[in-house]
Amino acid sequence: MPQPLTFSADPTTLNVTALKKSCAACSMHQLCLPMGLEDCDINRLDQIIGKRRRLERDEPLYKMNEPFRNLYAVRFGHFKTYHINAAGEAQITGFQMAGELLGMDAISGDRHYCDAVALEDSEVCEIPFHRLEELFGEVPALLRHFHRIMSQEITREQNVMLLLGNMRAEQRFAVFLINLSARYAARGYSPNTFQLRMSREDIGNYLGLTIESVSRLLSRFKKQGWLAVDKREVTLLDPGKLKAMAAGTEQCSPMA
Amino acid sequence: MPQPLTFSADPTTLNVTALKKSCAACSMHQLCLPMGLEDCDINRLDQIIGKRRRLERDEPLYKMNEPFRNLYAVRFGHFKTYHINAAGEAQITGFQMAGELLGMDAISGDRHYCDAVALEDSEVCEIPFHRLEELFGEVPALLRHFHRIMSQEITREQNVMLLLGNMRAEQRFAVFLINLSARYAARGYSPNTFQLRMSREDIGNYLGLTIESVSRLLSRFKKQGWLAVDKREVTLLDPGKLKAMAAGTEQCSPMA
DNA sequence: CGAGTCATTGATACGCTTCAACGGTAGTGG
DNA sequence: CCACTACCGTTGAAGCGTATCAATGACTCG
Repeated sequence: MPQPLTFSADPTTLNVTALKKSCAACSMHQLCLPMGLEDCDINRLDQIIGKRRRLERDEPLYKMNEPFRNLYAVRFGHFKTYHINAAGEAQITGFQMAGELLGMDAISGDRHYCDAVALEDSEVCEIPFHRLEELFGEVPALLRHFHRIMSQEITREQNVMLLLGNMRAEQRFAVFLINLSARYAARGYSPNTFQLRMSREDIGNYLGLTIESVSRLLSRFKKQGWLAVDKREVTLLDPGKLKAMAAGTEQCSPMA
Repeated sequence: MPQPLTFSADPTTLNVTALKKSCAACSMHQLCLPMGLEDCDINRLDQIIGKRRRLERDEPLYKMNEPFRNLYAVRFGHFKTYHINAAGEAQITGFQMAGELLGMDAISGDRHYCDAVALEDSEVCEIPFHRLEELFGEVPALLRHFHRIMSQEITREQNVMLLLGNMRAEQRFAVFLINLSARYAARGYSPNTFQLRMSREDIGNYLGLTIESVSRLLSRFKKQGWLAVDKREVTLLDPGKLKAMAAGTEQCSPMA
């Protein structure tokens, strides 16, 4: 874990402070928790943010039923969150990328409610929740934004319910691609070419499909000329058609 | 709409105050927003709670895209929330009963994100959100509980994702029944006999099934002797089997 | 190079939907 | 009180979409 320690002040607080850096300097601060805060409030947030934590591919960030202490903001990399049911099958509930917050489902039960795993080498900021709660009383703008983030998580999940509840496979997959595209665009990356950080199996699991179905859908969209695939790199060649399919206004011949 | 106005004080504030009563006196206060608050804090909450509002069956509480002003706590009755997609099809995202909070998905966008409709004659408390936010700074216990409620909504939706993503029809329906049963039990009602407040169509929509499938499942469970149905009244005759099926450890012969 | 993982493609099976007909119940008006 | 109607729910038959099973190919890593 090569952490560049530029200076070390008080050795007793080294663990907590050495790896800490400023939210203001973070490239994600426009999307993340400090969004819209005044500089002085960002500084106050900085003071409670815990250490940064690096994770390798497949390394768990937290596991279900672990006591809840921190929220985590993704600095770079990607994560997946999933539940394991009684039968040992997993259901992926989300994929998280830079600037997004993990762990909010743990607040209600004081324990993590799902597993979170890094999909590639990644880094997160630890946000001690009890300190964040203290800060809420002093920085109303932070509290308001936190509520928005939680609410956004609720609407995101409602969209997934929509997807799983009444979309057919091709529409689900189009929604998935368009959603990724929009999120990369919001982060300044190309909306039309990106790497899938997750396996086909993960995609299928998330979308309520099998890996074979995902593979067939990719082939079908390829044949339609809507996208190109090279391993995990996807290029959207006709985003309009994909958006139309995501919206449900376009259909695709079962086997063209 | 017969609103029982027992007394009228200041005509200018009649709308807001006439129907207001105390949270402490509400039978739902152990489940609802004031849960766990000290008496003095409940009083402060009382002071910001808006008027109570009665709704008839099928009357909308709010519609998608309406500006967001209030959260709503169900006092009695039942509601459903649903999205309408581009093709005009609905997807029900939840059924709410007494003590549950509606509208949290509207916080992030300042507009309601779905429609909410009464399933029967019902009553809600209006909770002006901006006043609630003001109170958060003064009553930390209230804020903490609010976060738990939002987090609980997130976990609830994750459970629905699980249900829609990798359960078969019979398991979905068992989960649905057991969930209703538990919620009625928590409210002091019989866990084994209750009225379905929603139509078969609503159930099917929520579970990602057709009305015919729901009807067939009811018949199947009836034949197995696991429950009895009379119109919308359901009696769970073998809750153990249903729980096992909900957990995925029990299967049911396709046509027994 | 071999083992293992991940992805693709084809053939078949099955669960649920769709389509259709019918029955029951509630509401309405004569 | 009984038609009449509309809506909701049930049941059966057929079709479709996706899962399952199976084989093969492509790439990665030791």
